[in-house]
Amino acid sequence: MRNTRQRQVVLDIVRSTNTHPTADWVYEQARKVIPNISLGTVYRVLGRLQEEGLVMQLDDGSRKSRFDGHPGPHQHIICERCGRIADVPDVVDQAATERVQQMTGYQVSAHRVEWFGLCPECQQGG
Amino acid sequence: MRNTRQRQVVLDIVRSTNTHPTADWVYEQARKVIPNISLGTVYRVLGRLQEEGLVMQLDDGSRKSRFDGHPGPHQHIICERCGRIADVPDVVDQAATERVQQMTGYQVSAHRVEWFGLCPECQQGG
DNA sequence: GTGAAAATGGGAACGAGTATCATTGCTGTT
DNA sequence: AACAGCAATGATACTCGTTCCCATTTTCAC
Ligand SMILES: [Mn+2]
Ligand SMILES: [Mn+2]
Ligand SMILES: [Zn+2]
Ligand SMILES: [Zn+2]
Repeated sequence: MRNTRQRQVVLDIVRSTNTHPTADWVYEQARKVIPNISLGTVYRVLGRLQEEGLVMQLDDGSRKSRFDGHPGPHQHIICERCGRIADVPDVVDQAATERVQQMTGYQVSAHRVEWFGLCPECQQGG
Repeated sequence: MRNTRQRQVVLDIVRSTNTHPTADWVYEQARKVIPNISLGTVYRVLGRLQEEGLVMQLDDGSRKSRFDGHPGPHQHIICERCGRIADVPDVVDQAATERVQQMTGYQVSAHRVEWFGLCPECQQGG
């Protein structure tokens, strides 16, 4: 794994925000620093960062992936109106995991929780 | 909402299995009954059934949606090798929901849990 | 039956993401 | 510092699940 300028810029960007941005947003930001960086490179770098565990990839219910430069055991709540994503602590404990394992026979390696609702801002505007 | 042959066939198919099939699989099954049914119609009907709450739409991590003709409060565990999806009871309770609501300020309307792991069959084959 | 509105079929279009490949530029070695 | 090897990049073509379009068909309230 080589330490390229592109890799460093993408990592910095995805770590600089807590908005869980799309690949396209990361791309737009990256172009401000490296104007001719390609979208393919952004996807390639984000994919590699995810494999290395430096980035989480989220699904907000739309077709676009969203990325989180602050990995670690936490979950997400997504506003159904504006798409805003906030962090939420994990509510699934070891006992629940073992229960699921017992019941299904699956060997559980991970879980993911998404909450949906209205963010405070969107609750205001009828 | 009109009760068309296409709608009835798609609903029957998606209710006839517990494999959480893809739109394409539903389409192939439907063609056995209505040979010239179009894929667009299958998508349209599935989308409408979901709006009506008769069908759940799942995300298995791949690019394809999967559909569940047995909606209601339950969750899913997905095999990371073969993609098989099994049902799992919900481990998230009212207390957890209220805690999340308090902490984030979001008004929670739904949640989704996906477990990942190896199904019993895939644990066998090295 | 008749008419208005909704649904369909077929095919084109869309778009997020992936693949390809010639070129570039890290990095370890001399 | 030059070099060699090879991983990473930029540009662009491609994939394919899903959505859109519209002329035609079908449903259903009357
Ligand atoms: Mn997060
Ligand atoms: Mn299910
Ligand atoms: Zn919002
Ligand atoms: Zn399996």
